Amino acid sequence: MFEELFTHIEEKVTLTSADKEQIATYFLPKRLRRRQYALQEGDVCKYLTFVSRGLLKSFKVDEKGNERISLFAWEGWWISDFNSFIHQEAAELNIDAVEDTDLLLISREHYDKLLADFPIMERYFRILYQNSLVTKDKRLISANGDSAEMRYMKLAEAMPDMLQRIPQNLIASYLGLAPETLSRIKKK
Amino acid sequence: MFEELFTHIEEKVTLTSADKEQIATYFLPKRLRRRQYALQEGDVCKYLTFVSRGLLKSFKVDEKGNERISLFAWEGWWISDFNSFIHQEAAELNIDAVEDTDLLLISREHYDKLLADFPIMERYFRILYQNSLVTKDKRLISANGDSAEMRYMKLAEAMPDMLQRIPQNLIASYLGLAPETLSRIKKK
DNA sequence: CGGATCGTTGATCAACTTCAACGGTCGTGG
DNA sequence: CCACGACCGTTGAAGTTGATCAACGATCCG
Repeated sequence: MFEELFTHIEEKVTLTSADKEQIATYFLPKRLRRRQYALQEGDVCKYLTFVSRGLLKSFKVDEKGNERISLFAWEGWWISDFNSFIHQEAAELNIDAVEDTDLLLISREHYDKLLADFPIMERYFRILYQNSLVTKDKRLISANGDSAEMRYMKLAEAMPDMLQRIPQNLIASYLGLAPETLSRIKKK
Repeated sequence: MFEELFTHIEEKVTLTSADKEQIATYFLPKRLRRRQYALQEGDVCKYLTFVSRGLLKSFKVDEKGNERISLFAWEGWWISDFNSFIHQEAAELNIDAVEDTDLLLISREHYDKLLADFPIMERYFRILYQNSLVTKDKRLISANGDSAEMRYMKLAEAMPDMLQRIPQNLIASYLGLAPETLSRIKKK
């Protein structure tokens, strides 16, 4: 369960095995079945979540009742309603399991403690967020002006594995498209 | 020149005056005239940039020759082509001055050194990026599915000062809209 | 004064959504 | 074990939103 986590952390910083033993104690393992919620709109997002197995999606429900997916997270990804987690306000996002999933949860309190106790983790998260900003920037530019077809092609280029694993209607939502539009694009 | 920087940093972490004196030496002041480039597409982004006075925009030029603006940065904001800065690859973005501007530049080398020498700055940037992710997430969700009018209204809500300061055609580009469309929206 | 820049307005057009219907596949309960 | 319903992708037709093209007025600045 923790193997995935430390593998991922050690891609960015190095930890002693004493560190790892300690750090593991800050996390709470949890298992979700397909379709089960990790977070519901309106609740406070209590945990920052690391996915060690499986697949989650975060989404917002719009006025018309459509899910609008903002992120998928599978093995090695972190997910949460960041705004809610940081400020401990009501969440705007929902997060649920697309597949049966194993998670490692860290509470806001433990997160703060982790960062205070292990400067190396401060560094880890700084690097994680830094990288995250790069990819979000690209998505944002693409969303703001690329055609539907272009958006799909860029995604296929950047994350080919995602298309393998995730149902097409969810991909459409992630790209901000109607499922029918994506279907027509793929015909070419 | 540095006052703005330290004010901004001390909103998130506390520094001793000895720290400040030291930290200032990692930065290079620079002044830009209106329309002058801070970064051109194809060059490597050598500096992470803090704006102490004035206004910059970052943008990409698309196939049709239109500027597509991804970010504005004024007093108290950081800006760069992050991807280029971190990986020292050719930049995809352009950054130029919308107004006469005073900058503080930090090179990749000094940035690494700063983070290594001052753990508190590791923390500062972690928090900065963390906050940045929250706002980018919101923009991304809005870009992926909100109507033009909704996008404008959310912006007016979130950053009213931006509308005061920045010409309307640049706002349109930032929102991913044609200038004509934004003009029509505002008529209501 | 003359040119550049910016916002506005009208008319047309293209891209994408919406609505509706259909076929295939999978899982579950009778 | 089969049948039914749920879910998913596909296709067609019609409708909407926003982009594009073109022209014009206002303002600012050299």
